[in-house]
Amino acid sequence: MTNLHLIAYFCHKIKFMQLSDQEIVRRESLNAIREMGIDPYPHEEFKVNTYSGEIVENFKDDQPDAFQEVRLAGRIMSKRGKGKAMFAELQDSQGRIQIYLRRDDICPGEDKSLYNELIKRHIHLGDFIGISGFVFRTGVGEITVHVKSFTLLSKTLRTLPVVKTDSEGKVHHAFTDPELRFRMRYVDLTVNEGIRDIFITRSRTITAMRSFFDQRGWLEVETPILQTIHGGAAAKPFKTHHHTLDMPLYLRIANELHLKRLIVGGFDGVYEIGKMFRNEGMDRTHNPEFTSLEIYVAYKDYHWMMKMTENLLEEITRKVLGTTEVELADQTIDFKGPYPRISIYESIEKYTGIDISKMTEVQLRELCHKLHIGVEDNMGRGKLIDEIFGEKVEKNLIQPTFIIDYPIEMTPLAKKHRSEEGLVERFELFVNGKEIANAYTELNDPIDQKERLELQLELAKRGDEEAMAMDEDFIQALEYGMPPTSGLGIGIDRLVMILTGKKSIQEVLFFPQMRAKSSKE
RNA sequence: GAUCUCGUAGCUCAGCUGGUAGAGCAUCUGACUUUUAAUCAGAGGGUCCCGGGUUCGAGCCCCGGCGAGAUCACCA
Repeated sequence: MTNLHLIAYFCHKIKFMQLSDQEIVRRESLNAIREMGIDPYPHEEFKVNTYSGEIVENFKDDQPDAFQEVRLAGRIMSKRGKGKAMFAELQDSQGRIQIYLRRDDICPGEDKSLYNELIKRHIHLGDFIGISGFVFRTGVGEITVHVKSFTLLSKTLRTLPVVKTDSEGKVHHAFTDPELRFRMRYVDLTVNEGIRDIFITRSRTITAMRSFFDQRGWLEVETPILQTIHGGAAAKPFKTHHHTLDMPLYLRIANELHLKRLIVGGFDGVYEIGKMFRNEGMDRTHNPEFTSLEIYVAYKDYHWMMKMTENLLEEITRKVLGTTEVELADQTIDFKGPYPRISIYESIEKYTGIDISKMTEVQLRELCHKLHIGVEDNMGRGKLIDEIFGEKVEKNLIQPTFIIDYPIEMTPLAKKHRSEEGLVERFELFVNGKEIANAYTELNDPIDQKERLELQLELAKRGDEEAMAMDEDFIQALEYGMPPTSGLGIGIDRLVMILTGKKSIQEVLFFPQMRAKSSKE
């Protein structure tokens, strides 16, 4: 074929593939690079000996010798050509550093094609390169790597958004479309500053949590995600089907009942950090799959668990943020314990002036109408109290606050209060107006447990879709005997939202749930 | 699930009572060996989310759909 034929064929092909002009340019460069005898996707290891952040942090003008032979790898994020020399920015896992490429240093001989052709023409923003050279400071004060040798490590075929930051730190042309950011998180992570840090904070939070528990001798465990009975919480499950067994299975909405079975089996403390799945609405605090921590410790009660929770959060914030104080947009939250403990009745009285502790279901329903709180007929006493709490109290709980001693109706897995009739030993921890933890003195009386779950079946009959299911095997486990135990659950995503100051759960999930791609893609 | 707002070049966005689409960055060509939102001169690039309708004519108006965000409902 002649060149013309090749071009015609190529044009036809790219039209068919609907490539943008910039994608065509990159594919042409890819071919040109191969024709130069350079592999655009080389196999061999490229050894680095430092990172951008280390150089920027440690370079001293009076001791340039320490950085005479640096080797770095990363993406080209900007190019400022100046004819026979060029400034560019290299981005690696630690950040960005300016590099300086001078034609006659990179091509000392007669053949200048490596600079003129490869670097000037065929290296594009986003390409992965490896460099070696020495560090210096330019006339305008920028710490820069003067490149002596240059290796293409991987060619990119698509154009990254170009985000620029000016001398005042103002960001221009940020990649902001949330749909594109979340569908193409790899691009978001590459071009938007600070996204990596959210996930580093997330990872460190989980690490801190794990080491806190491990130090105390509690065992990290894994329990089934595919369950035959979706127990342990009030929520709609995802349903699936196992072909070989020909039976329905549910993705777990909670792992509580399995973890308690392990306490029955003799472990003193077990915990699991993992995904839960709830087939419910999505908004900026709910994703269909989310991560929870659940921990159960034998021979403890919820008073002990409150202290443990304070210690845990204090340690996490110290390790992850270096302080117990978290700066949010409009306030500072201090995780240093102890946190106030207020009963749910007291909290409602505090914010409404009304004592509801002795009210009947009928009286509570009337009160809800008076307070303009929407209620439904199938709501029981506990649910009504929860509605009032959610409407009038929750948003006021900014600093970490334990709300304790909930009405029995809504909490079928918690032990009855040791002294207060009609209540259970439960606490929830509220921070910045949101619940982030939930804990009980666990119900270990099998007969009481069975009655409480039967009550849930009654609620289900009344039309409560989310009433808890009966789990006979769990009851049987309790009949074999469970030691007094306290359990705690923490919503990891929401905790990370607070620690990173993010208002949307999508921001703290690498890949938040999205609908199937739009035709835009 | 409901309501509101949005969807235009690779990215961020303009687009007039409805008259066959623009800017900045990016890309391409050229100049420039310490620049930095590099600069200067020129050029190319579009399924205006999809499908109907109204109209001589639709990016714009109407209907339906898809996707996203916000608010509400449900929930953690």
